[in-house]
Amino acid sequence: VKVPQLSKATVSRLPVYVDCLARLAKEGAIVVSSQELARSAGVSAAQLRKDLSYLGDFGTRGVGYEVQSLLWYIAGYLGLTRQWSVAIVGYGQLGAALARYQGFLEKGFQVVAVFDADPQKVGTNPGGVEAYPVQNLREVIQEKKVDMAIIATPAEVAQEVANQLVAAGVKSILNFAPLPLAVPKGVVLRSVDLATEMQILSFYETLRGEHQMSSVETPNQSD
Amino acid sequence: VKVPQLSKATVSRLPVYVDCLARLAKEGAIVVSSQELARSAGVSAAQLRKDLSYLGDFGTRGVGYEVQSLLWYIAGYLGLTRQWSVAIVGYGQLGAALARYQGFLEKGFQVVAVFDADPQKVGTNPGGVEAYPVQNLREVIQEKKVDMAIIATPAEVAQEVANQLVAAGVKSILNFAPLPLAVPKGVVLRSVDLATEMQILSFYETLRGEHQMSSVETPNQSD
DNA sequence: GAATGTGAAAAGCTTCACAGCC
DNA sequence: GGCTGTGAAGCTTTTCACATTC
Repeated sequence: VKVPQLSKATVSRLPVYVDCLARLAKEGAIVVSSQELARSAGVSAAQLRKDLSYLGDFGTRGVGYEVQSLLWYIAGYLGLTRQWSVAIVGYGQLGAALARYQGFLEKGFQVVAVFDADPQKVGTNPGGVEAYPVQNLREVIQEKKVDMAIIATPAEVAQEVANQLVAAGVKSILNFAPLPLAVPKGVVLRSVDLATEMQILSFYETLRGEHQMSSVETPNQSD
Repeated sequence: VKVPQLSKATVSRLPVYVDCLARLAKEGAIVVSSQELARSAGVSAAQLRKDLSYLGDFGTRGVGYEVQSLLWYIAGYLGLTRQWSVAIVGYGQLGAALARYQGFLEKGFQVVAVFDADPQKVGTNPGGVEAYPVQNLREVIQEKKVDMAIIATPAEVAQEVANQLVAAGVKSILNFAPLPLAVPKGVVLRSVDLATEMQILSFYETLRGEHQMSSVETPNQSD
C-alpha cells in the first residue's frame, strides 16, 4: 500500500463513499460513474474523482468505477475490514442509546464495555453489554483490548475521563460531552456537540428571519 | 446590526465561544484575553480574534474582552436569546435519548413533539413530550410552530421524512440517519453520522498500526 | 462518445506579525 | 508592557477544464 498523504477533508468523505457504494452494491449495481456516485454522496463529481485519485487509479475511462472492487479497496483502506472494540464511558440516556446503536455493529464497531460512576448502573445488562464502575476503567480497557472510546459523560467530568482513557492507552476518542477537550499529540479526538449543531442552525434560522438571506448563502454542512 | 458575511467556519465556532464564555461567567470572570478564551475553546488566539473581528470591535487593547457583554452579543447574534421549538422524527433509542437530552433545553431548544411510524410508541409520555403518529406530521408541526427538526429515523425512510418536513415548512434540519440527504436550496441541513465518525477514527488508528505516522499528522478534528 | 485523472486556477481558511491603542 | 485588530502571507480545499483512455 502506498502512503498517499490524504487530506483531512478527503478522509472525512471516504466513509460516505463506502456507505454509498455498499448501498449500490446491495441494489445490484456493477459499475457506477463519478457523476452518479457523487450525487448519492452529496458531493461534486470533480471532488469525488479527485478524492479517489489520491488512492490510486480505479476507474475505467468511458465507463466508470467497478462498485465491488472500489468498495473493498476503500473499506480496506479505512480499516473497516476488521472488527474494532469500543468502550463507552457514561451510561446515561445518550450512552445507553449509543451502546445499543445497531449502526455501530453493522459497520464493525463492537461495544465491549460501558463505564459509569453510578454503582446503580453497574452490572446491569439491558442491551447485552456489561457495565463496569469507572474505577476499573484502565484494567477493563486493557483486558478487553479496547481500540477506541466514546465519551458520553456530563461535561464536568469529561476532561478527567479523557485523561484516564489516554492513560489507559486509548488513542482514538469520540467525544459527546459539550465542551472542548484537550488530548496529547498522537491521540485522535473527534467531537460531536449536539447543542452546538442546533446553535449553528439557530444562526441561519435567525438570519432568515432578518431577511438578510441575499447576503448569505445558506450552506449545506461543511462546518 | 451589520451584515458581516461570516464564513461557515466562523459560524461553526461561535457556539463554542458562547459555551466557554458562559463557563467563565459562571466562574466569576470579568474580563478574558483572547489567549485564555482561545485555549478554553481549543483554537488559536489569532483565530479567535479574527472570528470576533468579523462581528465588531469588542476588546480593549491591553486588557481583553468583557465576558458578560461579549457573551450576550454573540448569543444574541446566534439567535440564542429566544426559545426555539424542535420536533424529533423517529422515536427509537436515539430519538428518545435526544428527546430527553438536557443539553438542548439548557441552550434554549425545547422539544415540543416527537413523531414515530409505530402506533405503539404514540401518545406514551416517558420524558414529558407527547409522541404523535408521523401521519400527522404536517399539522402538528404547523400547530406547534416548530422551528427546527431532528431526523432520528432508520436510513430507509430518512429522505422521505426530510421531504415531508420541508413540505411542512421546516427550514432547519439536523439529520442523524446514516446517509446523505438532499434538501432544496434555502433549507439548512446539518448531518451527524455516528458510524462515519467512528470510521474516520478507524482510518487514523489503522494508519498508526502501519507505522506511517511520520507521514501523517494525526489531526484534531476539523472535519 | 463517454467518463476518468489531473495540472492549474480559484476560493476558502488559518497563521503571522506588527501597528495601534490602553 | 500588554493585548487587540488586521492586512498580508501561507496553507488547504474545491472547482475548472481538458488531455487521455476505453
